Amino acid sequence: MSEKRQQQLDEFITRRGLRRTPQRQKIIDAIFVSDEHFTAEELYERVRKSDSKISRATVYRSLTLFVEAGLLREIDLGGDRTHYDPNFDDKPGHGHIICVDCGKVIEFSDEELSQMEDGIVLKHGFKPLRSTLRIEAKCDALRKSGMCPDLIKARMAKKLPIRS
Amino acid sequence: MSEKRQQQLDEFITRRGLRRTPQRQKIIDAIFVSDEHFTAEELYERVRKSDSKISRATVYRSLTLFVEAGLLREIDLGGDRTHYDPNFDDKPGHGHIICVDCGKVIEFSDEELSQMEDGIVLKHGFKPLRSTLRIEAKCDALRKSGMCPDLIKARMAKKLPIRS
DNA sequence: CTGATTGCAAATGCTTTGCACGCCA
DNA sequence: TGGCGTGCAAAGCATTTGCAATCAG
Repeated sequence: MSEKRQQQLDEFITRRGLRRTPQRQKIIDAIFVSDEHFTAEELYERVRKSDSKISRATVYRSLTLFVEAGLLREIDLGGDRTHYDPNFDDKPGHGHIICVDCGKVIEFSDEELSQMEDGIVLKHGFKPLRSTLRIEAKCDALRKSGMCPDLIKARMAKKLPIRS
Repeated sequence: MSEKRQQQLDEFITRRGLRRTPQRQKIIDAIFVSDEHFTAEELYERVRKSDSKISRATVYRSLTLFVEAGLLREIDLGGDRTHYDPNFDDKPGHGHIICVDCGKVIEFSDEELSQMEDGIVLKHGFKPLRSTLRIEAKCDALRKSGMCPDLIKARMAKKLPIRS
């Protein structure tokens, strides 16, 4: 968890008259141990390793809070569960390429694309705030060799094998 | 319901060894009376006007089917309900601008943007299939005049005032 | 102190499913 | 006739919420 993020959270908590609780701190820490996307359930499991008494409800409530604080972004990777992305702070305006075969997710940023989006939005009489770009695709690995390292794992999971 | 779509459905049904039922036909007809986005529930209500005995389950099952047949696309307009878009056939690769204030949805197509997306995907070693672009924005109407015709309606609906 | 926060369990709300009956091919 | 399709009601599931207890400031 970087200094900057800690400050961002502290400032948000103060500004809104909220409280610093050990639960929130542990959840934040669990989120930023990596820069990977995650679901609420995945985070819940991660958090429980540092404190097995934290409830699912608190994790959900914290996620809502951190999104409002700008620390996280909800992203749509397809499927029913909401995914959270901790990288928008460093890389605003990035999109996701999702392999329809194995569910692998690639994150990309493209400044030129973002600018073009903004231009389109302005042209339509809107002020752009944020965008979500999800591209479904097929990875070369599978097409070329007929094999994809992630595919096997994906097939083992019953539902929505989307990971990052 | 256009000839082309009817053929597309018929071909799909034949190819998969499925059956032509009055329910499916009524649902398809209800979908293409307009080119607006809709939710399963909205469609269900529309369908019930032509046949009040069609069940919700059949509507859901048909939606899944039509998406597979390529007649519809699921789109993410934010919120919990899945929205369906009947326009991708005519306008592939279009995106949506959603006003965060009133929930109004604008559909747009931009060939240049689509091509740039494809280029990025290829650069990352993927073969592009389809993309979903959702841009949250604020409409000029509200910013300039402090009023937005859709805002009032939006506030009247409790949850997810997103319409197209 | 006092209101914010948490844990638990119950409740939501959309969507899916099991099952028995009905109907298309 | 053989299944596919349908309706109904009962799950499923991720997420939210009511409530009483607890805790931060």
